[in-house]
Amino acid sequence: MQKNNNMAISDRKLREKEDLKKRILEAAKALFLEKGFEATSMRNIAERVEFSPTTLYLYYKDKNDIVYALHQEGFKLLAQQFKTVAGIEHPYERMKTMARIYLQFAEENPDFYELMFVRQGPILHVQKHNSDDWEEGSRTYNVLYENVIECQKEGLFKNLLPHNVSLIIWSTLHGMCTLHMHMRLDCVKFEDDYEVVPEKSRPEYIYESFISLLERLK
Amino acid sequence: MQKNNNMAISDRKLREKEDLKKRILEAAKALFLEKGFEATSMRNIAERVEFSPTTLYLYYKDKNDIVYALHQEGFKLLAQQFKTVAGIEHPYERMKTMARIYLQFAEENPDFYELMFVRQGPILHVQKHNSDDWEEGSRTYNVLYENVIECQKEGLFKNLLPHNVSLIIWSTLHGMCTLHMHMRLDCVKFEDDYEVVPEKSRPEYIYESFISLLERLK
DNA sequence: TTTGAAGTATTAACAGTGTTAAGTATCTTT
DNA sequence: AAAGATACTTAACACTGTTAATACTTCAAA
Repeated sequence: MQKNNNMAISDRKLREKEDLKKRILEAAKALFLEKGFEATSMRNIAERVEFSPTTLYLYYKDKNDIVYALHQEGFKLLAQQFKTVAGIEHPYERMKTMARIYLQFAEENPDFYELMFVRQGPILHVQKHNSDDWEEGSRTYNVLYENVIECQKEGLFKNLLPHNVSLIIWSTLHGMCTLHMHMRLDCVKFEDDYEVVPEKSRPEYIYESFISLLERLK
Repeated sequence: MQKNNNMAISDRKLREKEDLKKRILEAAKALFLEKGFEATSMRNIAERVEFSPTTLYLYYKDKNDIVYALHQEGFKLLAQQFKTVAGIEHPYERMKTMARIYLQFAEENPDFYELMFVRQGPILHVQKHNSDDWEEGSRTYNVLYENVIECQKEGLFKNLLPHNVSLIIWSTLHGMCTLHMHMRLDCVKFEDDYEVVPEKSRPEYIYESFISLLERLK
């Protein structure tokens, strides 16, 4: 009886601890999406969960620890978006849809994207704790790789190594996303712009360019 | 006589002022290359030129102003590397060499590359002062674009819009550079790695992948 | 029931950041 | 010699991430 009671209580404590840990992450995420990465500080997060700044350090080792957890959230979100493509039977069509989802994700969640694929914070955390295996990234890459393999079974991407194709596709998508996000595309002015197509939005233009690459690789 | 003397003195003063401005930039560059971007502060730079931190603000509006000047230095360096390709007559060979130089530049000067194509500091400076025309980037892009046009005159890159090809090439190179720099490639572990080629270094592997893309676009 | 030990949260502080306002020399001009 | 411009510095503001020391609460054993 006594024991059961104790266990119940310590269970509740554990639950409450987990709960606060989650609330800290939620607060961090909210601030992050409101004001961007650079602008959210430990003190900001602490204020929002109504605890002292130092309390956060009882739940997360340091800021990178929070940043890593957020980066994981980002991957969960991306995986969720990717779920719908499982129904597409032909690997090439699936590839095209995955590309569209990837580009759209970056467009709609630039701060998450930055954390997942650009910032060094999360990757430093990986190197300190997981002995150089970036699970989230590896999983995502392998989804792409498997898809390339399937395409090759259908006779596509002939005479190319699958890792080669995967690297090209990922790099191109990543390059397009980041050049766009970091405003390196809109600030470029063409000397000779007779073929400008102003009715197309930048993301549409990017997607079409990528598709024309894919068609060529095919 | 008096006037000449005065002019000479004020000339010297002006020269000294310009000189200090340059010395500040040199100090910034040195620190930047030694310790990286994140780790160099205004106070660091000031200490190195042996002036008070606030003096820097008499020569540069703010830190972004210095960062923008450094970003320009980076472009000068890249342009210098590119100079050698002018002698290559065939546009496709020229393109391949340009790609190699671009990748090598990013590999050897990751901090400069970051400033030129990733960080938002310099581009913010552009938006505040130059009404959205990123000269350095525009010039670099147009070099690529002109090269694509020349290739098409030789019958290459058929049925593709030149801006499309340019975007694909730049994005792929940029994506490869940044994924590598930001350690997103080395931390990925393959589930199925029967075709791993360990005797090749990452930069070599990247270059070869890019060339196989180019051959396919051709 | 008291005592001591965990566990949890806080205050104060450190060492740093970019940046500005105010003050101080020095040198030029009237 | 007095007034003014120029060049520079000191002091300060409002932040940042993070740690050490301290308090408060809860709980188990003596």
